[in-house]
Amino acid sequence: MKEKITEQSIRLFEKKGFTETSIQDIVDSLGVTKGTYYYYFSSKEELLMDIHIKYIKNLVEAQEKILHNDRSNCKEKLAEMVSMLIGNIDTQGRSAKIFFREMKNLNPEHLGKIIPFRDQFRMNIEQLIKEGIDKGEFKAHLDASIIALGVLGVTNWSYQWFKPDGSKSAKEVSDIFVDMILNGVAS
Amino acid sequence: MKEKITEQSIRLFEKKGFTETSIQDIVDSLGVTKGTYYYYFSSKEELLMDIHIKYIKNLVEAQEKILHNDRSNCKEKLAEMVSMLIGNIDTQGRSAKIFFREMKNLNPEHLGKIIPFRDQFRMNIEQLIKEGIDKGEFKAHLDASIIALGVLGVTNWSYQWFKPDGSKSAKEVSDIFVDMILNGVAS
Amino acid sequence: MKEKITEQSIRLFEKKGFTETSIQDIVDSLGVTKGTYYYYFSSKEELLMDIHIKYIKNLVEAQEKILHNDRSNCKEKLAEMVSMLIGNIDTQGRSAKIFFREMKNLNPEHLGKIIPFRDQFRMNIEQLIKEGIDKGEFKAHLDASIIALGVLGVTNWSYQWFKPDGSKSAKEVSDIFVDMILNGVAS
Amino acid sequence: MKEKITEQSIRLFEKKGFTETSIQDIVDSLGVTKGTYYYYFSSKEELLMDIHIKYIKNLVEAQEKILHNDRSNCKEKLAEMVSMLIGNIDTQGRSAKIFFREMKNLNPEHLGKIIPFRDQFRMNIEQLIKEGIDKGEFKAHLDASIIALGVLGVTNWSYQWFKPDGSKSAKEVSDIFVDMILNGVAS
DNA sequence: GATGAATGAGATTTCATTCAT
DNA sequence: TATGAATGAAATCTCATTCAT
Repeated sequence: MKEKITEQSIRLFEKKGFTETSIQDIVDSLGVTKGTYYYYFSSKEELLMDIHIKYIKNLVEAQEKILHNDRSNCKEKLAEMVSMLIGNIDTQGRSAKIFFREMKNLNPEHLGKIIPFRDQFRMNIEQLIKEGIDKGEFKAHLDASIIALGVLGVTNWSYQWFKPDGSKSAKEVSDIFVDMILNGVAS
Repeated sequence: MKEKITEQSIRLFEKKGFTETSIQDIVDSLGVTKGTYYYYFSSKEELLMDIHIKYIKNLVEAQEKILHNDRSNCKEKLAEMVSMLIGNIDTQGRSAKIFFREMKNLNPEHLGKIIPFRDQFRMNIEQLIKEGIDKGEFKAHLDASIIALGVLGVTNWSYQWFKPDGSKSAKEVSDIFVDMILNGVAS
Repeated sequence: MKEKITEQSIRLFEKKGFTETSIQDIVDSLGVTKGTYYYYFSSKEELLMDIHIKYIKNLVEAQEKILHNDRSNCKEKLAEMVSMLIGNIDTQGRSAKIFFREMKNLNPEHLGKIIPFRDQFRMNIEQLIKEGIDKGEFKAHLDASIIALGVLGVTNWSYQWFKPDGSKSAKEVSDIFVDMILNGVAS
Repeated sequence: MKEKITEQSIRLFEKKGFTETSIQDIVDSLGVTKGTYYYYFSSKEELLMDIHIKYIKNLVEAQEKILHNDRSNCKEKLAEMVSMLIGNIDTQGRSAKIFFREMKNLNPEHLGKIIPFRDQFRMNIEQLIKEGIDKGEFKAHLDASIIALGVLGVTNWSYQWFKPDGSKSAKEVSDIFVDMILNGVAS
């Protein structure tokens, strides 16, 4: 039941937003009562926190799996990361939207548990870029921290528009983005 | 007074979010009463709509000024656009955050008036890229529509982290991004 | 309206208890809506606080009027005080019951504003007894602080049983108590 | 287990109040579940009733033991009664507070089983005073019923302030009160 | 004896909005 | 133009109680 509530909430939060979705909405859509909700969660925010934690932990985990693959060089790792993030939209798109959009609804204490993971994710990209520079795969003059934010912009923004059933597949989109990031658009 | 209400609301909406800011909060912070608010606005959403419209119209306008400058080539225009968007954060950062974050609070009718401008902005970038391809400034094989979304990702995402008083200036950041978009990071 | 809400609440709190009386009960009995209540009070506790403050301030004031009457000696002042407290039940009985019974529902911050007055009231009695001892009106060996608590017991307890329209008047009851306190029951 | 639930409830009811203590609080503090509670008690009020009944029966019993002691005269019996009531706070203070404070939470049916005992207790004091008057131990003109209520005031009120580990022992306090009641404070 | 999931009624509180003045 | 009293709908959360296991 807890699982069911979480899944349904993800669907509703993504569609209507966290603040605009009431506990009543959630339980009505499951055919249970508010009491049931509060049997499993002590507040509305706790549920939001659960969704956040699960999402970001998954993401960091997937990222670190890519980073620790010794057979890939830095370029390939960057490509895999972009690909993973875009591909993720299929399965985790809803959670991702909630993650980016509703984080402000967490109180400082809850936020404090999320932000380190988010920062870790960004720092991992930054680190990869620095490593690529050292190994001569990336240009020497790059500002790794800003570039990392640029890469994150490209991928995170796709959660706003990418539709898994649209005209382009996740693979096609991530190939285009990887090419842009690595080689640029100028001829 | 209408101007003052709008300005103050932008500040509050950005800090606390639209749903979390009450009309009471707004009027209290101005030392007036709710009656005053409803004399100038017919609803809470109308105010949000005003903010959206003003922001996106400004943006499209600034964009078209760049596009119609005959002395720049496509690369330069793209660079100017990125620069304009990042630079905008100084003066319009609050409105921008509200624009991206609170659009979901508009009802379909209101949304219908915003989306065409937003699409126009995106299509203008797409068009610029197509033009650059035709003129040989950009690579021939590019998918203009996806690339446009990539560029938008890089710039729009910066509203999440860019601080005008941080260690990098708007000019420095946009130079880095323009270089990344045009030339890529691979050596 | 604020006055009406307060008066009606005193009636209901006394009859059913603070926790058992809902805001709904209060506004229903006045034919208004909950919104109206929250226009005048920011919480349920604020109303309880209002009742407490008004009651205890009134009481201390009445007490100090008695104490500062130079024409009475200590015995007379003690008698007047007992009489005032019992007599008070006619007009303030409801508030008094609420004061003694519902104080635990105030949070520490609110309590902090009440307790000094309550202590002041007790200390004033204690002081009067000490003065009476010094002046030879009361026995020399008395423990003024315990005696003060005894006097308070006799009077405050009467709020539990005294009925203004019962077989004994307030004057008769207070005369009996004053006689008991001053002269005892032993022959 | 029933015993454990009762004891723990007494502790919680005294600290937080009956209405403010949930069944959940009770069972949590015992490490059991609500089902367990409802196996032993059919409702929340039944538990409160149990506490009331046990307390008042004990009290009347102790009182009647004093009354039936043929070796004491009325003055001594009155003194013993005051002493018993104050001394009781050590062991029964919690139950006493609950008895006086939470009686209003009993429904009429339950109340009907408590009030006769409470009245019996008061009538026993009244009776003792009448007897004392008849035997010439107490003043002839006394109003026995009001005096009984005065004595009850002195003793019952002490539940509000007496601390077994404070600067005065139960014996000292009751000696002072007995002296006040029998001989008065006037010199 | 005991568990724990579920209920349903009700509590406090918030807030956009209206309207007579 | 502006006020401020009032509304009413909805939100989050609590909790005594039930019941199948």
